[in-house]
Amino acid sequence: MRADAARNRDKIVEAARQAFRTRGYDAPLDDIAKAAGVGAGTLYRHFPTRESLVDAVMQAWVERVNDAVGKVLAEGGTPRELLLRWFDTYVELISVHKGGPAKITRAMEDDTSPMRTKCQTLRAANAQIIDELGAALRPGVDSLQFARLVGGIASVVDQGNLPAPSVKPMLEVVVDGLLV
Amino acid sequence: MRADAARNRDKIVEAARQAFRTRGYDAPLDDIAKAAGVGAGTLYRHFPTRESLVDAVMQAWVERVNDAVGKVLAEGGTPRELLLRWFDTYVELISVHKGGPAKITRAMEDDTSPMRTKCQTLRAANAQIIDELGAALRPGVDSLQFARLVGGIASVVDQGNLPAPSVKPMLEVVVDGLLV
DNA sequence: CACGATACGGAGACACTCTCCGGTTAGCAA
DNA sequence: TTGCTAACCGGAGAGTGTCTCCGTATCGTG
Repeated sequence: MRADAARNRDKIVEAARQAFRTRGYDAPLDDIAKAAGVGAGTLYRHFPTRESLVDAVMQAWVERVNDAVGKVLAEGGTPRELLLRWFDTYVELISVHKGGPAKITRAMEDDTSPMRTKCQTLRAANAQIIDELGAALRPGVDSLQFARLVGGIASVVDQGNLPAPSVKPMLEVVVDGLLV
Repeated sequence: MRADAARNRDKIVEAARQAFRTRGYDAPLDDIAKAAGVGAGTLYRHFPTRESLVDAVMQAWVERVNDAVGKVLAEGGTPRELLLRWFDTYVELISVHKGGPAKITRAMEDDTSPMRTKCQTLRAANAQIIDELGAALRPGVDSLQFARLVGGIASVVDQGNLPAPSVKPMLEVVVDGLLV
C-alpha cells in the first residue's frame, strides 16, 4: 500500500472513531469522509461496508477485551461475584458506541461478518469465564448463549436510553439463572 | 371523517400489515402508499410517523394479548411452567413483524410513543402474571423488567435470524433467575 | 527525471423520507 | 337537484444518505 493511502486510511478510521462515539454507528459515511478530508470514493475503497469500518475502528478493542477478562479472572471471588463482574464489563465493552450492542451481538451470529475476528475475541473471553466457573454453571451453557443473553440486555438498555443502574438488576437475574 | 378518507385509511393499514409482515418494519412508506393505491401525502396525513402506522396495524393485537394471558393463567401448572409458557407466548406476540421485538421493547420505555396504549396492554398482562406468581418471584421484579429481559432475548433472536428452538434455553435461564 | 501503476475524489444516480399546494370530491343546505 | 365549501387527495420535488464511475493526481521505482 502506498504511503498516502495508508495516511488516508488512518485519517478515516480516526474520523469514524469520533463520529461513532458522538453520533452512533449510523453516522453518515459521507460526513465521515468529509471529516477525514478525503472523498467518499476513497472511504468506500478502503472500507466497502460500514461494518468493515467499524471493525477497523475496533482495532485496539481486542487487547481491551483480553485485558478485561484477565482482570476479572484475577480478582476471583465467588462464582456469582465473578460472573456479575464479567457481565458488567461485557456490557461496557460492547456499549462503547450507540448501536454497538445490537451490531456486535448480531455479528456474533454471522461468520461472514467483517467483525468476526473481533467477535472471536469476545467468544474466547466468554469461554475463559465458562472454563473457570465449570460445574457452577447450569449444563448446556456456551459462549454464544452468554453473548445472546447479555447482548440482549445491553441492546435494550442502549436503544431505550436507560440509565446505567438499570443494567445490574437484570444481569443479576441472568447470573442467578445461569448458576446452579 | 369523510367516507373516502376512512376507506383510504383502511387500505393503508392493510397494505402496511402486508408490507410489515413480508419486509419488516423498515418497509418504505412510499411503497406502502403505492400498494394501498393512495398518494404519499395521503399516507402521511393519516399517519404522521411510521410508529403511528405500526400502532394502527396492531389494532387487533390488544385482544390477542388479553386472550393469550388469560389462557396462560387458566392452564395453571407450577410457577416455572406458567412463567415459561407466558414468556414463550410473549416472544411470539412481539415477533409478528421483523424488527417488532426491538421496536415494541423500546416503545415500552417511551411514554410519548404512539404505541403506548398497546404497550400498556403488555404491561398489564405482565402484571397479571406477576400477581399470580407472587412470592415465587424474586423481590423487586416488575412488569417493565419482564419486558426488558424477554424483549432483549426476542430482539437478539429476531435480528440474528436465529431458529425458533434457540429461544427456549434462554427463556429457561431468565425464568430460573426470576423465581426463588 | 520520467513513467505508469496505484490511489484519489466528487458529481451524480439511486433509494427513501416527507412536505406543499393546486386539484378533486363528499356531503350538506337551500 | 344543484351549488358550494370544507375536507381530502396526490405526486413532484426538496432533502438526506448511499455508493459508483471515471477523469485526474501522485507515489515510488528504474
